[in-house]
Amino acid sequence: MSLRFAVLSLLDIEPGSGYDLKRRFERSVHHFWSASHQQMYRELHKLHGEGLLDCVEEIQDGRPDKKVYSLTAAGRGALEAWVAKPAAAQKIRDPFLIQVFAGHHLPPAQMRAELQRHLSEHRDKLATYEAQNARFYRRPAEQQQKLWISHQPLLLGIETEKTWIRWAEQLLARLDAEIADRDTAG
Amino acid sequence: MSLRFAVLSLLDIEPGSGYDLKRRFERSVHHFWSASHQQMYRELHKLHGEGLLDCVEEIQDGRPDKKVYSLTAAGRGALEAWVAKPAAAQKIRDPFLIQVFAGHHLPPAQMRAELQRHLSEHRDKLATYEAQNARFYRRPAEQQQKLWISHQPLLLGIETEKTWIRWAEQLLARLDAEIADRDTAG
DNA sequence: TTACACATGTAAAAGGTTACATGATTCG
DNA sequence: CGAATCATGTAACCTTTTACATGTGTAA
Repeated sequence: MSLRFAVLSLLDIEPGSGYDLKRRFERSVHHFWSASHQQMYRELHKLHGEGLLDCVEEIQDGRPDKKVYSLTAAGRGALEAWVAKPAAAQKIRDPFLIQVFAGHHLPPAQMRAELQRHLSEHRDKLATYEAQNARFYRRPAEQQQKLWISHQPLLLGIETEKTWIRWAEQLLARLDAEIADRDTAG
Repeated sequence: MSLRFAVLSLLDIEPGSGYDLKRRFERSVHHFWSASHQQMYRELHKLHGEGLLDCVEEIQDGRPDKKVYSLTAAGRGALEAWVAKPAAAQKIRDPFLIQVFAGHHLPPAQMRAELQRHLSEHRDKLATYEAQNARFYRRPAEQQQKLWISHQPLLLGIETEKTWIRWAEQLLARLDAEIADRDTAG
């Protein structure tokens, strides 16, 4: 149910094709929603079928033609109605944390390596989000004012990544102590 | 794929029925995984069918009988093999943040009410996690030492909730300023 | 006597992932 | 010459949610 409103929200800001949308998901809303291109295309067809989107075929040269979708009045209505309704809480499902939970089955050195890998991914993520944030603050003041609330999820994304990184760094230190202990004991 | 290993991890600590498992998910791993009872029963049947779980019917009086599942040697092997493999990164999908992202469609006062509702849910969650954390530190020292790594996801859960609450409080303050501005201007 | 906790399931629908399929252009 | 980007799609599969279904014991 939520995917369609993520799509409508993005097309409400600016019309685009399935391909555009997929990239915009990755670039701008990836910290709170993700979807594959197949999901986009399916959702766009459905929304178009229900009269919530208009579709204009745009001929490009040097590139494949694309279908540019934009909200109809009904689409805007549906989005506004949805925004006013209470949203469900996030459901967290993190495979890596299951792994940590069952971590006693793994030698500390191997656990450490896995953690290190995830840590560097999270650092990359944080850097991406901070670049996005910087881009926002380079926009004209009136745009910043107009879009301030849309910008809030990114701020949460940044803080969440920082929290993750702090947690992982502490865990890493503890694993190192564990490994050192083993070496001394063995 | 991950649900089955969450189930195996829990049954590895202590055998139990589908019903038990559902409650243990809610009580002990809810900060990184959730599943309904239907998912449990289906997964238990599958795991049993694949020879990864043993099943013993336990007759109870005053209560319906229950099927108690425990890991077989193959089950333990599968869990160990899985733990050693790299885990996929978490995919975040938070409906409320879509709502915030499209928040300009909503009057600030209404946005504020929604945020307040989510905020109090997150405060409850944090209280639950902190109670769980306190319970952990009341266990005997040897158990704390043995289970320390399984306890780490909870620490992340606590920090993540605190981060969320801080973010929401700042947003709340900003919305209040916005509402005050409107009142003064109107 | 009503509601909640215990206990286990089936079935259908919705949502999401993975693999396959095509074909042009651009960059190294 | 090979890889990446642009652009759209089908099909099969897996996972998750929601609704339905049943029945006992206990506490307010």
